[in-house]
Amino acid sequence: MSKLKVDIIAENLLAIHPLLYKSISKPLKNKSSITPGGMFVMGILKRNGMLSMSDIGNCLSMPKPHVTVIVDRLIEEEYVERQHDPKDRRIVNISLTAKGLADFEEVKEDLVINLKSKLVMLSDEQQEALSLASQQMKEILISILSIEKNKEY
Amino acid sequence: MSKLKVDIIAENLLAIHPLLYKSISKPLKNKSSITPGGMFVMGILKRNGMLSMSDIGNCLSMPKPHVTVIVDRLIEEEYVERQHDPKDRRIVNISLTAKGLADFEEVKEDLVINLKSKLVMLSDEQQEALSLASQQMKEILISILSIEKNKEY
DNA sequence: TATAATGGTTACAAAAATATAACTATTATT
DNA sequence: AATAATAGTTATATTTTTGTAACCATTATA
Repeated sequence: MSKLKVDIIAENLLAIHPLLYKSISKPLKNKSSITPGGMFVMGILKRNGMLSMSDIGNCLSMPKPHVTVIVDRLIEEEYVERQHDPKDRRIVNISLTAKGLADFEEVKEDLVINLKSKLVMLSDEQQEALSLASQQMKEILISILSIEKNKEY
Repeated sequence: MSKLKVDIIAENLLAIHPLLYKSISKPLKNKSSITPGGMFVMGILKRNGMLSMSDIGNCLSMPKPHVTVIVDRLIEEEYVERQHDPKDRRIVNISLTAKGLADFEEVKEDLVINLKSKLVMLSDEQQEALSLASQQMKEILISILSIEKNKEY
């Protein structure tokens, strides 16, 4: 791989990161009681279905006590629920509730509304390009970044 | 614009956000004394050159007192410097120092090294696709998300 | 010149993220 | 059966982020 290519990718990711932080994490708090961390947890639960506490920590690189705190809050608000794994009773599996899914979708809708007001500035071609580029980035990033169960927390 | 397209974009951004958070913000702290906020500030300073305190706050949707705190820390570590605007002495302009630029690049290098170890799992075509997709995403997101001086902080 | 507006800082408080150590319960290993 | 390893929680402390109100200095306005 050329040094140039990976450098370009790194620079792009570094530039994209604060933009997403600004347009996703920040507006989120004004509209709901879900914290960014809680949103991350709900997001991976939506994409992956039921996950253990450790899985969540590994997916998001969060220390386990932090996962506990976040999940505790999500449970208080009835966004997720705990289920002991019948095969290994040490494991606690977390899954989205119907309410959690609904409110997650609602937050996503807010993002959609916000995005819509910005996307009108783009041509049809640019919108299509953003759609395709984000799709590709998502798929590739998920494939290389999301599954990492080797780290210890 | 079709509802479908903006929905896809929103979902992709929501999925990409935690991945970047995990692979950029988190490893950052292990390697340097720069906080995520400080990294964001240095990033926009590198891309935009000299910026006023308010500009920084607007670019990153940060309240001004928070910008002051972050810039104070960056100044302590000699990563940025203050300069009073001679035309309007209320304005304080912030710019990267040579040390700041060097350490920012070093953090970026860490990301590059980390990315490299992941990218080997991808085919040449996929690497090229990620490079192009991230470039497109960066440019489009910057064009629609980055300049927003209307908000009050 | 008096007043308002702007850019920024200071002081303070609260929420969230992060990290570590000690602990319980359960399962695996010897 | 005793011990070690694993999954998760509890407790605690620190750092970072976020928000608000009061304030100073400078510039613009009336």
